[in-house]
Amino acid sequence: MNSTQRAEQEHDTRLRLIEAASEMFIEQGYQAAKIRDIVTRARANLAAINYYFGGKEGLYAAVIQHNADLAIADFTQLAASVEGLPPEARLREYIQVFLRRLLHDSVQSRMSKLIARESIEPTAAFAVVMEKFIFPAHTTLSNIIRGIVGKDVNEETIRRSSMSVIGQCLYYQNARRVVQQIDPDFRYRPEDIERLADHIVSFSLGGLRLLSQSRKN
Amino acid sequence: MNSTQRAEQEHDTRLRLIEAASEMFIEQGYQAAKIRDIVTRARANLAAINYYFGGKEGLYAAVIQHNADLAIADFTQLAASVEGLPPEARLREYIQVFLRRLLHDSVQSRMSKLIARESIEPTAAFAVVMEKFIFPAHTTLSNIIRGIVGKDVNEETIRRSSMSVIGQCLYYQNARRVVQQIDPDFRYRPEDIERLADHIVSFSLGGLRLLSQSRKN
DNA sequence: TTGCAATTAAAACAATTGTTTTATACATTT
DNA sequence: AAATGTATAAAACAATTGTTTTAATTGCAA
Repeated sequence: MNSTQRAEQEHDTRLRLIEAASEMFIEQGYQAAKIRDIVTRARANLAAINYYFGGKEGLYAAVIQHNADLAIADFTQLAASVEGLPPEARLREYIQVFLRRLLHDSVQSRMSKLIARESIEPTAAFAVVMEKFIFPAHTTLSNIIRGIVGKDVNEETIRRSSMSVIGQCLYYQNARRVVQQIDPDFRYRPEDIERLADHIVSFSLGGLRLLSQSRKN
Repeated sequence: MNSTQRAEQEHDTRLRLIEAASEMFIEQGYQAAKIRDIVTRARANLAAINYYFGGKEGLYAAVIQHNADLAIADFTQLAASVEGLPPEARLREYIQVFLRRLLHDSVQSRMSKLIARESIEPTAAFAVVMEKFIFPAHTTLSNIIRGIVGKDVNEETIRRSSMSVIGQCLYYQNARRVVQQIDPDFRYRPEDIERLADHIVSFSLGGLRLLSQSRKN
């Protein structure tokens, strides 16, 4: 085995552990996820967690770090994809892509679920997520919204509108069970998500137009 | 001690346990909340949990039941308070009262936090909450929205709009830490909540007006 | 008072769980 | 080939934690 193969092998179980732990932490939360279940799913030994991460907490930190890195890379694409479009089209594109990644099984979806848990019960890793992920996302959306409502709408209104858009989207992620009960036809299929995006875009554009008329600074 | 005093006393520690457990479950979740901490806070004995509730699970079920009962009573008032108002005023009143109870320390707030946890990680108690609490809340809001957009808007649009309104509100509850970072000026004081309600009302009315123009069935 | 039932208290139990230790295998280097 | 360092495996540990048991206490009734 040469050195590069060695390096791959070296990080192989480490990565398997992070992957397995990600799913367990997302499904069950930090406390409920048991390291014995994690190592079983990762086909690794119990001591590997201490060996690679120093303990369960270190493993969780690595899970956050890993998924945040992936999500940031993913998000950068999203920010780039809305460049050069007219204001309202940028909002449409942003919402569509955001919803698709949020509600499908993707790196965004996993990160969103971790954030949902962190929001309710923050750990030490939350600050990192906040700075590297949530804050840029809100900034991008705020810029889009400013392009729609115009420069003379005050910042507070823009911040609130940004949260109104995000809030509508996140509801379908955070309250998945509720949505499934209230609207059984909505099954989180691609076509469902497209229709939902259309609604949120229309609803939000309506809100923004009203605000840009009445709430000038 | 007569029989009524006895009955009160009988349920006294039981109630103290439920109260203490409510806060612990809300703060830390089911797994992380330890029954030894709960009985300490309730000034009761460890065995009391098994005696009154049969175990930790039974205690949790009682907590859900208790808070759901309180929240339902509270919500009934809200539903009644919007009666007899013109459509848009009903929406304004609904959002204002809903936000006030959601973001203040109240029975609604506690139930919302429990629901937030149940949404991410449902237990057996979720079905009860859903049927007795969430469903009626959505129905009431849908009726208000139907009054605004008119009868000839399809049901799907009304359902989605209802969720758009709720989603905007719940974001400030579920993502409290995020909100505090992005908008440090918003401190969940009564005056902050009033301003927020104004925004969500305007934003939503704008959305609804646009939908009622374009999306007739 | 005495007996009875309900409640509270204290201790013991048993299972779970994160951590640590010790041993083994494997590959690379000297 | 021997030595070294890395990775995996198995077992032991120690602390936590939900549950159960056994005793003591209290209020009420016979």
